[in-house]
Amino acid sequence: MAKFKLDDTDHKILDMLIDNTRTAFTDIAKKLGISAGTVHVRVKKMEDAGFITGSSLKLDYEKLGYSFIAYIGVFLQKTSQTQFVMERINEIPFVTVAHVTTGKFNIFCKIRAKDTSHAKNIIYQIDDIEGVTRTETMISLEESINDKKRLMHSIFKDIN
Amino acid sequence: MAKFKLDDTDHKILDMLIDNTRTAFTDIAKKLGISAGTVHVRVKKMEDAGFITGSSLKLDYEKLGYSFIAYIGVFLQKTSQTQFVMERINEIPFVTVAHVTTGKFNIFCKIRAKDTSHAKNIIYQIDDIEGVTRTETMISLEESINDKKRLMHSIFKDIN
DNA sequence: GGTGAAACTTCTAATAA
DNA sequence: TTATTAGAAGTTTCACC
Repeated sequence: MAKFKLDDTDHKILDMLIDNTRTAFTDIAKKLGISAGTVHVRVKKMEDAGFITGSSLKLDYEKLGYSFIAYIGVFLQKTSQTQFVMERINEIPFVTVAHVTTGKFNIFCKIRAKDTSHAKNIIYQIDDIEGVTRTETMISLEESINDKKRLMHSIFKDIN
Repeated sequence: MAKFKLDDTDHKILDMLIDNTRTAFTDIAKKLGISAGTVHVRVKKMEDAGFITGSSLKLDYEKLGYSFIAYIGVFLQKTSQTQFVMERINEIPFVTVAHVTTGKFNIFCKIRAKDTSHAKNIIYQIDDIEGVTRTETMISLEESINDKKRLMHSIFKDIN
């Protein structure tokens, strides 16, 4: 696949779809002063290039009662156990992301839980994995997200 | 708004839309053996209840050349500066999430950058904020994401 | 590259069960 | 709560710039 460069029109299309993937191509076309067919072709090109990999819903987990977020730093006996432990961690429900990291911790993960007691349960499951010597928990008191739109803007400004 | 409980059909609809928000309601209807109108009504109800808050694209940032992920722990002179520093951090491009946390760090954030030199630049911007005494960087060598679908399944199993 | 229009598919809301 | 229906709206293709 040839290296494919996004232009300003692609960027504007992305901008609208990032906010709402169901934005009608006809609406996008109207706003950008191009035809709906063109929007369709450009979106398809971005999909084919693997740049857009799909779409997903934004869900309100707090409304479902899962408002507890924590980060868990994991220490291992030996670094050679990293892959094994990563696999075990990824099997634990409510772990949302896991990273192998440099620095203080060997592995670092994020969990989303109902409350402290639910979180405790998840942390114990991590502690119980063979090779884990101990964990360190950082509870999130407040989360602020710089949304995708802003990141895309930064990237786009950076590229051009 | 009355407390609204998702049933198994809602769950299956979510499941398909989480994978692809543009899945045709007629396809969902066919698969679940209900009518497209019903799918429409249920999705609308979940939106009205605030449970579905929107939709967004999945983008491949690595393809754009932004494959460097790191977590930055931030130490402050005084905890009373937390809000001020959080606001400054949120103004820095390429910071994707920031948390006020208990434990070792006062603030904890995630950045996405092109490479180490780009990351260094971002970290220096954080270091430069008034009130920040020092930062600690953990570079992600490998990321593994437990996708939304799995989290939803865990939540759904947990609720019912 | 892009357009515009035709052909096709999907959405949506009202009605009825 | 669900099904049916039909008009409105959106998507996709294609011949032609």
